[in-house]
Amino acid sequence: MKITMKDIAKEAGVSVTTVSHVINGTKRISEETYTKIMSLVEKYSYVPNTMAQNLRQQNSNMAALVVSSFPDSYITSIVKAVGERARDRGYHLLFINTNENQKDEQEAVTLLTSRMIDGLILSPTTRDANYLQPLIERKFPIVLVNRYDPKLIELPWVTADDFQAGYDGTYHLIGHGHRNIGIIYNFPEVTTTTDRLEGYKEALKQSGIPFREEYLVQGYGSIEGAALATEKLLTAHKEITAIFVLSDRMTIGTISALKNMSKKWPNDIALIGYGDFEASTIIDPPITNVSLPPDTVGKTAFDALLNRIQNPNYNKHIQLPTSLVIRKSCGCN
Amino acid sequence: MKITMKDIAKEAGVSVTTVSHVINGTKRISEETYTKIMSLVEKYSYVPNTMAQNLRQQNSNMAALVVSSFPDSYITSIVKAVGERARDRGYHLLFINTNENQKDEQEAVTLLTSRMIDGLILSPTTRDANYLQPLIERKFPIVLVNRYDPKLIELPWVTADDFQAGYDGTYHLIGHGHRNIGIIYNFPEVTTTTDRLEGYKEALKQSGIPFREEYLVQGYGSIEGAALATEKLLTAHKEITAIFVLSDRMTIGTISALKNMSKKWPNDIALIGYGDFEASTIIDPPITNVSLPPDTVGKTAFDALLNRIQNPNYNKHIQLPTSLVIRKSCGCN
DNA sequence: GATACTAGGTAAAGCGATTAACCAAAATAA
DNA sequence: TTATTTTGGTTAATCGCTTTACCTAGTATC
Repeated sequence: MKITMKDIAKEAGVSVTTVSHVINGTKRISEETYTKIMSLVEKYSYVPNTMAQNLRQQNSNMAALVVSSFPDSYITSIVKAVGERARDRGYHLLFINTNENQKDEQEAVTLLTSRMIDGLILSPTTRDANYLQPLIERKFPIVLVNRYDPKLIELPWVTADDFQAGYDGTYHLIGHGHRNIGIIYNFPEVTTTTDRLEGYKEALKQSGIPFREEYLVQGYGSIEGAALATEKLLTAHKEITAIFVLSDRMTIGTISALKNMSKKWPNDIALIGYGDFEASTIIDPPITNVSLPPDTVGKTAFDALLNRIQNPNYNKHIQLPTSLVIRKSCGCN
Repeated sequence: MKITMKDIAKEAGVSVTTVSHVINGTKRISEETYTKIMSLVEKYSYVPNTMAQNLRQQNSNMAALVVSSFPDSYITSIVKAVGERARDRGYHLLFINTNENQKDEQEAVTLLTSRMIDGLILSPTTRDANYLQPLIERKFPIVLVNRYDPKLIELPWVTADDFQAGYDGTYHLIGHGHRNIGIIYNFPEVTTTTDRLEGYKEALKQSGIPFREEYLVQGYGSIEGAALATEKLLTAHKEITAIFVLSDRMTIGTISALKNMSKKWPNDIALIGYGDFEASTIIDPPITNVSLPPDTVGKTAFDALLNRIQNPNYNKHIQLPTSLVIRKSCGCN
């Protein structure tokens, strides 16, 4: 049925050691035995059992990426980038999506880190990342990406400079004369929200605009959630003239709500999104975004993981600068 | 450093057998030893080595999904759905993206199928799926999804009824009076292209419209590729009045090209896409799509895999019916 | 009081590889 | 000719767990 080294060895009339050496090229082998074994390998299309190899060798050349906000198009692009970089570095990348579900995340991480992989890139739900503590103590290589957790300062992370992102978007809107700027965020406890909000507040403060809690609405990261949030926000606060949507998927929902309410952007409501989703340019008028190439994030994260694998004390906290991609939705042009 | 059962056993003063029994609940154990061992497990946050378990037990409760056209939003949704269904069924789902690269795909499949996982769901590049032959002979559980390969008839698959999809989209356009209908496809050798094209041809034939090879342009599955293809198509063939884009990501490219060329849809060019991508509704005018809930595809595919795992001879070929989601881009309303 | 269970535990084999240590025969060196 | 390498291979330990078979002492049965 399933063919093992032993079978090959028996049929070839040699020891498994020899077979192993042939396959791995770890020893000088006579031409004769070499071809004999290789032809058997071919014949049975034998492939070594990865589990056994990993068990014995205590490493796997596999890394994993665990993410909860999938399929956000920004995350999706990060996934792709991490995968590519992993391949370039000779690693296999396993990806797991946990749907913003803390329990699933924990399960996935536990599974993977129980010696399946050499390292983990994690975009945590951060509702409670305490379960990571034992892994940290054990020095299991982990890098946080996109979202981080300030309590897990021992871990390296790669994120956008979300404070700056929030600041820049807000500042830009203020520059266009907006003083009542609504925010649609996905979840209150993730740094991609909190940091951007801090930036938002700072920009308001510097312009002497009072911060109003009521302008912040949760969109739950979904299109429908954002649509609902947008509607709620705009009906409750007619004075709002601009909306800053903190994640790309939700921007679709917000736009959809605006259309429903027959509000035009940028004239009725100026709009800035985050993350430069692919449809940004073909929406009419096209959407201005605060953006950071997800490609950069992904590649940087994987390299950070490699660093952490090689040096368990590596724990740089990388915050990549974002930029404002100006299109028409914010009122420019 | 890394703590094993042996360590726990030693410190508890019992055999590893006992530890195993405690952890797995496979035998009656005295209250006393039970708590002693559990407290040590807790103390060291011990987690069994998955590799060793899998090796010993000859199964892993893990399945994998290998896909090449990522991050197409349609595939992305399938990925999500498969993951959810896997979780519901007590499996862990590993996802690997191979970027339309045959070699990467083969590598990934080889890795995974060398006893890492219990089953595989594959959306193949189908440039050459011969490498699957040994796996098929070995009866390794594989299910094809989205794309299939007619040569691999022994394998079960779950796809859209792509012939019907091509037919329906085309038929609808013809119904609106279009006779010169351009097609943007991603890759010529995948069934999602070939079958849809067959449907397209059939619809033309039934309406007595001659098929013209020149109306078919390759968009390489990318936004840029589709934009280029669209431009080429429309400048070469001014008589074209409708375009059917065969995959969602490319629709963005086509729209972008239309905007560049200052062509309005549906008046200058009627438009039908495939797959109902999330921004369809907020584009103005909104996009008509031939669609099939990716959720259904994903869940069906995983269930098929489960069937195949339980019964190595299960090889149903499931083609799920698509439907036409009519919005304004095709000229309706 | 002999017999039969039961409770609680252990020893040891095995999953499928890798690898250090060893070895005999042939080849080379001195 | 004797000593030393080299060649091509083998033996056996090991990775960390599961599981079958076996054991002993205490309980129940009659």
